[in-house]
Amino acid sequence: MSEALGLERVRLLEGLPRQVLDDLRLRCRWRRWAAGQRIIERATPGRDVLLIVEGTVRVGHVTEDGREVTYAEIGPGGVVGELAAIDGGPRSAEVIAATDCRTAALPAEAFRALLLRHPETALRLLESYARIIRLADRRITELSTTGVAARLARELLRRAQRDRAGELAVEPLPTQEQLAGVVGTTRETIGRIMIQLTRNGLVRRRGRRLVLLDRDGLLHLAEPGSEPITEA
Amino acid sequence: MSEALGLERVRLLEGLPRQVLDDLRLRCRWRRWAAGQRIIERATPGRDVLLIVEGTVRVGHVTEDGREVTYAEIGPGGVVGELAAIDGGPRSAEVIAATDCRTAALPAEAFRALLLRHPETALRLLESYARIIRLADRRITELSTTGVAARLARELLRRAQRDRAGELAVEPLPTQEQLAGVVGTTRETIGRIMIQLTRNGLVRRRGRRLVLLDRDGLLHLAEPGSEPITEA
DNA sequence: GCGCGCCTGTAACCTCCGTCACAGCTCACG
DNA sequence: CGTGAGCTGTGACGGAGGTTACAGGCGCGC
Repeated sequence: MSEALGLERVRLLEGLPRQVLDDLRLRCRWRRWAAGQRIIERATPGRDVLLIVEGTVRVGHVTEDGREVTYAEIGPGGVVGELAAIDGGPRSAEVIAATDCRTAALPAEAFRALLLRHPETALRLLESYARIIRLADRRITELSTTGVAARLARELLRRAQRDRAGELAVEPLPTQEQLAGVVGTTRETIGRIMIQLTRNGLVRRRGRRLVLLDRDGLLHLAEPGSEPITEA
Repeated sequence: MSEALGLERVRLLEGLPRQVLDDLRLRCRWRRWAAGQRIIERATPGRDVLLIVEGTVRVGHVTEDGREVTYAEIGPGGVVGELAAIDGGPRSAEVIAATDCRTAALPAEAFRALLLRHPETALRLLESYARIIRLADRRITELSTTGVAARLARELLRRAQRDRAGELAVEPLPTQEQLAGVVGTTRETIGRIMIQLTRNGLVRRRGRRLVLLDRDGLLHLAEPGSEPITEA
């Protein structure tokens, strides 16, 4: 069974002895999901921890009036749904498959037992939480103190990677709607700003690939108190 | 030494055997702080974990252009500064004494050793992080989808407690500036909304005590998509 | 190769809220 | 019981960005 190999990819479980992994495997329920499927529904009582073996999921929240907010995107090797397992609370966010996914569901009790029996794993989890909390705090600060243009510029810089041609690019470029969810604004506003960035020669779009032409310009935009974008 | 009694108050350490506490005590550096003093400075290399034995601190961030954002207020029995101890990163927030405080500083290594040796304590910490992450996510959602009035109404409802007279009140009422830091806006805007709330009979202020007269009205305001505040 | 859905561009409008600039309070402390 | 520092009230003003409403494009599937 090829599935048996999946758990090795989960970063949280790295370093655990083989036999512990084997034991966990027995307790998991495996499942596949198609892109777009809802994996976890908010305000629901489930407690399972989901280990993401293949694919990427989006963790977020849809408000009553239909606006979507994205908290995080989690790729293969990641874990979602542990909050409920840890504190026994209800699901506080939605988890949606961003691509086709394969997951292993571990019951809360098994997860807690694992943490108690293997403190190094608990510490790993604490480390990842430290990162999450830092990111969340930064995002709160950005939302309360900077404008949309600065937030978008930062998000693009964060996602950009240098490719072998030496270009700094975001690829695949999320849709404007998705960026809006991450940056905390509307699709239209993202669109408007993208156009300004393009006109001013800061970026260039080719299909689902966005090249950042002027890193310094974007960095400048990202600073609080920087000038609003000028007309082309 | 009365200080020796302090650590018992720290919630994270509850349940640890006496001798472990005694050992921790030996490793701590005790200190007092006056209200307003800066206890931890952002972007600084310190790694100590601070156990708050007396007083309350405010965790937040001051942006380059001088705006203040408050992430959390932590009272006696709480812990701050553990992020850096856990992941070795720099201080990501400022910690300021909101009142006179007494703290015990525990070196990062001792803290990590504690977590490894006492997994129940690590799990407690994970539980508190679960709560923090949930709160942060909610705040991100609120900041990106609701207006200031709704955010303030929620904040007031969260802080309110029923007193023996049966009144729902926030006491002591933070200054408008502090509320602005928590809610993500400016002092003036808080002031204006407070006046509207008062005029419309939703709240009444007496010095540093704010009585919430109309809980349902505030709840309604707190909903996204609710009407803006009407003129009196 | 032809549609049909999902994306993206564009425009007009209007409101919330940040900014700046003071005046008036209040209360703690000398 | 005065006095000043830190709070709070208020007003004018402008701009960022949310809203609504389409038109056009692009790519995927049939």
